[in-house]
Formats: sequence, structure tokens, C-alpha cells
Amino acid sequence: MPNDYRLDDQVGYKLRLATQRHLEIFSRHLSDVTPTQFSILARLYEVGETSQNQLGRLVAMDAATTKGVIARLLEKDLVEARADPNDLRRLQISLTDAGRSLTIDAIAKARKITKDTVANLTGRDVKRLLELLDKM
Amino acid sequence: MPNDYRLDDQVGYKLRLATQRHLEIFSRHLSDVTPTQFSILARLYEVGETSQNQLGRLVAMDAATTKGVIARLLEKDLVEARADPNDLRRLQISLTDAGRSLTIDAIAKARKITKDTVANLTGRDVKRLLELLDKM
DNA sequence: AAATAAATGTTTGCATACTAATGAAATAGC
DNA sequence: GCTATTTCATTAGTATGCAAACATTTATTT
Repeated sequence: MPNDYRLDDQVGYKLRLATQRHLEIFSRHLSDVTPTQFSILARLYEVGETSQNQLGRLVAMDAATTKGVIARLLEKDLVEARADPNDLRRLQISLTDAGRSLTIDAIAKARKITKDTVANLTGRDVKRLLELLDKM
Repeated sequence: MPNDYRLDDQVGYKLRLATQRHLEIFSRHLSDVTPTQFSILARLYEVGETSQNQLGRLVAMDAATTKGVIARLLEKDLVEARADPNDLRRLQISLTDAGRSLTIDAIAKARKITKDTVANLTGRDVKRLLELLDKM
């Protein structure tokens, strides 16, 4: 009999709640893009022009998911795509000027987002949390 | 200049990775339902017949989201819905027999899922992680 | 008590993200 | 050079989430 199982004590459940909270804070500070989109932008800002697939790998995203995210960023003119002449399969992705300035601005706000997300934790707690999530 | 910002060190990013990992493990053990659907089932098992909205609240889900999840569970004949005679707005949701037995089985598997998810952590780590996620 | 206002429950429509399956191009092995 | 494998990208289908709308109930005012 599973009478000692408590949903509220499960890692998965708590992860969902935490993510939910983070999402709420994120969209309050940064309504132009989603966390997923932001991570693509931030990475792109970091590494410069890259192929779509490679970019996905750099943020731990499935190729198909990446395609969708990029599509939305293209729609918003934050990134641009061009065919790679050396490899016809590849689509090279890069930031537009608008994308670059939005990203710089977004990174500033992202600091605040992270701060707010862990507002209830001490600096030591945060360090520990990151370690534990990593170790997982 | 945001040159000291590291995406990989952000709580939000790590949360996504952890959730991703958990999701992968979950679907490997339990392919019939998603974590979200499971949490509804588990709660329903716990509390018995409840209104759709109330049920959503009990798993921290938006009313609209809840409706979608319930719709899919209805589709699979795991839950059933009936109108509340006392309040015409309300939809009372309960487990079907199939839903109940699947839930019991799923709870058993969910223990294993949680175990696998935190396989790299010590018992103490897990306790701490849950506390930190809570405190957040 | 009737009328209005506020709160609650549900539903619809739309955006985002994820997965599995497919097709096209490049590389490796023979 | 030819086949098999790998890599890259895309399409189609499913799940979750939110904002807005609608219906019913409860509270408040006159």
C-alpha cells in the first residue's frame, strides 16, 4: 500500500514548483523573450556565429527544439540565419544588431532575475544549491 | 560590459537541466503518463473526488492548465467527471478503477524515479536539496 | 427582495517547448 | 567510386502554460 508516499516531498514535484517560480519572476522582468530563448541569445553572444545544431548543443537543447526557438527569434529579428557555403546542411546563426543590444540589456536584467529567484536564500545556500543541482 | 555573466552558473539554467534529467528518467520508467499528469493522479488518489479547480490548486497548477491535463486523463479513461448538483459551475473529478490501479502502480514506480533522479546524491544531499528548493 | 458588484469555476484560443520520425548532405570505410 | 554511417535540419504531433472570456454563485447595496 502506497500510503507513505508524499507527492510534496518528491524532487520532481519541487523542481516543478521552483521552475514555476523562476519563470514567473523571469517574465516579470523580461517579457520580450522566454528563459529558453534567452539562453540561446546569451550563448550566441558568448560564442558568436554558430550552426543551429551546435548552438542547441551548447545550451543542452534538442535539435528540433532549437529549431523552434530559433524560428521565434528569427521572427523577432533578433537573430539571422545564412547557409554555410562549405556545408549545405548547416545553417549559421548570428545575432542581429537588435539582438545584440537586447541581449546585453537582457543579461543585466538576468542578474536581477537570478537575484530575485534566490532572494530567500543566503549566499551560502545558493552556492550549495548550485552544487547540488550540478551533482545531480 | 556583461563579460562576467555565465549562463551555466545561473539557477534558472541549472533548474532546466535538472528538470530535463528528471523528465528523461520519468518517461523511461513511466511512459503512460507525464509527471504533470501523475501529480494530478497521485493527489486525486490522496484526497478522493474533488472539483477540477480545487484539484489544480492542490498541485499548484493554473486552472486552465488543469483543464488540459484533466482532458487528457479523461481521454485515457483514468479519471471521470460529473457535474456538481449543488454548484452548476463545478466539475467533480474522480479516479476510475483503471485510474486507481494505474496510480497505485505508478506510485511504486515513482519511488524508483525519485531514487534514480537523485542517484548521485547522498541521503543528506537530498534532504538539503529539498530544503533549499522549499526555502526558495 | 431586487439589483448590482464581486468572487469563483470552467472553458477557449494561442504561444511555447519537447519528441519521434523523415529527408538531405557530408564523411568514413571498403 | 560506392555503400554505410553520421550529422544537420525539418516536419508533424503532443503537452504545458497563460490571458481573456463566459457562466454561476455569493456578497453588498439600495
